[in-house]
Amino acid sequence: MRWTQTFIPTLKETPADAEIVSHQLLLRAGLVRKLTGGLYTFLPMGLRALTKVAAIVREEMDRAGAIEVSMPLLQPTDIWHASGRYEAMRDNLYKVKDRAQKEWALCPTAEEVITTLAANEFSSYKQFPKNFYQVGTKFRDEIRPRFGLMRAKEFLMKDAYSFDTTDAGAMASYQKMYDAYTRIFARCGLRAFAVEADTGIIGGNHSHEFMIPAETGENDVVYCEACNYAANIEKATSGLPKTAPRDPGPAPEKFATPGVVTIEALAKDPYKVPANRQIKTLVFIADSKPVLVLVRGDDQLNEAKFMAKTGAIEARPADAKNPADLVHFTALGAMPGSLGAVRNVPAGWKVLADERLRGANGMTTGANEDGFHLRDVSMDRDIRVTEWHDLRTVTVGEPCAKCAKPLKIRRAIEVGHVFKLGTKYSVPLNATFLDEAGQRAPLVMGCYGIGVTRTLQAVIEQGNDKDGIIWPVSVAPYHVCITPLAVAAESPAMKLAEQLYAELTAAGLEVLIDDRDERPGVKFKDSELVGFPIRIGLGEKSLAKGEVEIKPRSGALRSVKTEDAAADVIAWVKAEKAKLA
RNA sequence: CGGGACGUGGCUCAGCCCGGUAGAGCGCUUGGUUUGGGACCAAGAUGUCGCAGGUUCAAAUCCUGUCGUCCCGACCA
Repeated sequence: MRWTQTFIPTLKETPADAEIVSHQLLLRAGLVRKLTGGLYTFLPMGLRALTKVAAIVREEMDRAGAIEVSMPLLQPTDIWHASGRYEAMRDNLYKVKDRAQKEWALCPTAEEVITTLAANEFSSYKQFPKNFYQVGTKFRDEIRPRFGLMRAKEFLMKDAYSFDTTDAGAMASYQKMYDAYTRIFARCGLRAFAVEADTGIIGGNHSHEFMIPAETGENDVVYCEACNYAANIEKATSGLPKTAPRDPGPAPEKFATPGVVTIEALAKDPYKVPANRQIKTLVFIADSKPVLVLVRGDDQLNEAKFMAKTGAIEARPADAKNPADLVHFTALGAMPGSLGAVRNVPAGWKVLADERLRGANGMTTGANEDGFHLRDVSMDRDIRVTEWHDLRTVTVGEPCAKCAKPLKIRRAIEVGHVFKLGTKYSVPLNATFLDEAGQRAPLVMGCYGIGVTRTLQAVIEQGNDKDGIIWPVSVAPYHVCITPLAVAAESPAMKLAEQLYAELTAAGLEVLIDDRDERPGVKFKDSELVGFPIRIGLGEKSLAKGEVEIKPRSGALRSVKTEDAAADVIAWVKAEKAKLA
């Protein structure tokens, strides 16, 4: 390909509406252009790189025994009602109406569709295991699209769905995908790692996310360098001890705390109740019902854990400024800051408490009377806890639950997620089989996603310098950029460029000739901005010596005899590919 | 959905506070000089100042609304 015959609109200046480096480079290197927020047109270089990522994904899916299919992007909403996810997806699901006012969903994921297929097509245990995948567009009505391709309304995703007859079989399918994912990200040149994860709206009971470390990521990952424990902060636990017991007082004692509505204020003079001897009482509205949540004063409630443990579809903190919520505070008898679970808790309310409070005594909490707190509160004696759960958020430095070494926390980009689903979809959508005894049973499923567009941007986020993108050869739009400094057809540089192009292309390399009539500086800058892994420079000075200049994007420039150039570059690309095999 | 910032040639931005003839750099066109790291000189083209109202003799500038973009948050009592 010639530069003048394709379309690579590079930008000298950084676009104002791109915040993170990978987003800036997507635009500057002419890979994509924004149509509107969260929607992007892929230009030739971007599309080529995206196609490379997708090809790696397909090769590894095929190698792992998955079968490629293609499902409709337009889905009938009745299967979403059947699975119970129509409500659970809430506004994330794009809905469209046809001429008859029938409602359809734009595919955000395809568990319902593939499970419907399985329900119709399978009947015997002899047909399993099966794993179907597709690489296709997904639509999600994101609350806030951001960072270019990282969180878009429309994106390319690989989704796979496994069907097994037993739990052990499903675990084996899960492990195959886990291993395939590890290979996929390695082949894309990414330093990815797997972490234990919350299953969220997809469901199931076991899952891992594949993360790329990056300060610009939207996830916090808790990890232990000593024993390799790693988990999303939404799921992570630590080996922190329970609250130390004290001599229990005879009974809770009320004391006046006028104007004290924060943990911090109660910890100061004249009260001096340390945060770790306080009980923080939160009111949440979970699926329209009020719930009291208790965590220690120095702990933070982890809302993802709260959602997971309660199974709530929607939950939010109650807001005293919201008239509809105010009744709940009125029922308790106090406003935020003076809340507690010792007295006045309405009979029907659930009271969830964090495990760290189990058995705690000598605690201080709100009296459910504005301006008063209670001291000498015992969890067991004084509070009716309906459910105990791990509800707190792990913080940096806490001891690892496995090996007691201090935990660390880092930001990361989630590029893949594997789930063991169990029968969450097969039961409601009636995907069953007959076992060897002729008994009907639901299929055991797993599902596995990779954000292909997000992975592409993660490659850029991880591979760049001040001059532009540094592609791994496996994902680069072209392997080689040939840069003749004279472009007239009869010039020696151009003739040599064409000769090298023919030789490299014949060897299977993907080559771009920068045939633009531009000054050398412009061409060098652009080739580095777009990030081709290796460049061959053809200028008068070196040609006069019978040499060409070879410049790997992230290596030193070297001069090579003209007749050796093709072999040199072919060997270099082959070696780079081998590193990513 | 809440908070914040911003919408001025293709791009990056100034001008706005203090109302009075719309600017710069880059890019683009033409000519010339250049030609190994984003050239130089000259001449040019390109703007409903996001949109709609309002105030005013007069609005890019002040006011209101609206649309769009970006950032933070969706949470702790």
